Amino acid sequence: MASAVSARPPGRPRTGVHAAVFAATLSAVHEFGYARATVERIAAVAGVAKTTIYRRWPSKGELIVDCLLNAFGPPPPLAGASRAEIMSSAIHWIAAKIGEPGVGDAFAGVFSDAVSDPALREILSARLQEPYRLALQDALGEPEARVLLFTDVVVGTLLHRMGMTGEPMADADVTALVEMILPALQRGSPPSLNLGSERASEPG
Amino acid sequence: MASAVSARPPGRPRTGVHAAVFAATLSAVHEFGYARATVERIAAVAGVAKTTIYRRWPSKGELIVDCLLNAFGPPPPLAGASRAEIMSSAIHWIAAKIGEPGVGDAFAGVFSDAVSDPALREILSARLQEPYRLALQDALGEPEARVLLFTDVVVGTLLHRMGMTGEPMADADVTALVEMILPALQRGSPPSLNLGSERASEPG
DNA sequence: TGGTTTCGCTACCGCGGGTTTCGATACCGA
DNA sequence: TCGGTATCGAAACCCGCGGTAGCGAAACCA
Repeated sequence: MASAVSARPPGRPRTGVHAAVFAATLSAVHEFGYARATVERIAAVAGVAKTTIYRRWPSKGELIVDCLLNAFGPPPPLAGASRAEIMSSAIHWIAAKIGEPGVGDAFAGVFSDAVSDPALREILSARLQEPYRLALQDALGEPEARVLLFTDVVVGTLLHRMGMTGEPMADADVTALVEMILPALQRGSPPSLNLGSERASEPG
Repeated sequence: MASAVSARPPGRPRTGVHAAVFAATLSAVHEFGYARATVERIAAVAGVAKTTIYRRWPSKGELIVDCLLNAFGPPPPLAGASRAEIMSSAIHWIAAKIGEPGVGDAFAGVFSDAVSDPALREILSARLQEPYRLALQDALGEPEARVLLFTDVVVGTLLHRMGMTGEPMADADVTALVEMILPALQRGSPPSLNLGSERASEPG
């Protein structure tokens, strides 16, 4: 009916700026640290005015969350022959992501901001943590409470190490962390108790 | 020789204010959250001027660290018939401390500040973490690297839970965390390998 | 060329960490 | 009772940062 429904809207088109700002955010956080990674500095690194950033993101916290979402990407396939392999690959995956330059600092920084900011905490939980948590619940056939505990252990450990030493956790320690968690996964809920999941794993 | 070596110095004596400020700090953090627990607010709750606080502590971060040191107290005896019992009681002890009103928020807050502040990170590590780490190393006869990993896992998990939910970890989850860590402690370094510790534990 | 929208720039506000100044106050010794 | 000394509280202040408002310039379309 309406011939020009999807025509370009009038006026000056918005410049594609998300990618540059995301890269600038990680770069600034990596170079200056989270506290000194001012929105003004991020804008400068991105070659953009501060007001342009605030036209797209309502607050620094939401900018960081969006940036982390972009850095993490969608939940990975979570393929694996066994639940142990799924869990192991998931831990190594998140450890590698947090180890990328700027990502761990940004994660720890926004996490700490969220401690005193319930609204930001809600955003962080809903947009950043929940998708991965649901994917993990589905892949493992574990109840929410247990996946939440595993998440606390894995992410908390990685961020604590990052926060105390300033550097991401070494591979050897990540492996030690995996070996600490896997037995608990095996001991916890036997695979035969997968009720409600369409992916009935092998009982043997 | 000098008769009045320890005589009171001249001038108006300093008012004993540490206890009141520590209590006011935890109270303010508990009531307003870490970000809104302004030094001015803490001073007001303590019934003290802001300048008085800055005469005793050089920065908000050091005030918080001192306050946490006061709240934690010296490392507990760490008594226990076995290494498993020592580790278990240590985990429950730190979980209970972090669960006290204001303590967990203050800990998470100063930890997050430390992410971008190497000087504060150094203070946090040297004054708050190292004493307990050394006590644990001695009591368990474990090498530093392993105790550091255990610390990351335990404290990181507790703070992550606190940061994401706003409330301390429930006892049931603390117990689950203990049961996740104890087997790793047993599997790790056999007790007979206690070299260099004057507390040679029973080899059987 | 005019209409529309976004851009960059600058100025601005509020707030919090931290400093400075100054008069008031509490102690001591004479 | 009177200095000397050191601390206290109150207020003003500086600075940086998150966030907003206003405005002219730029980029697109018709």
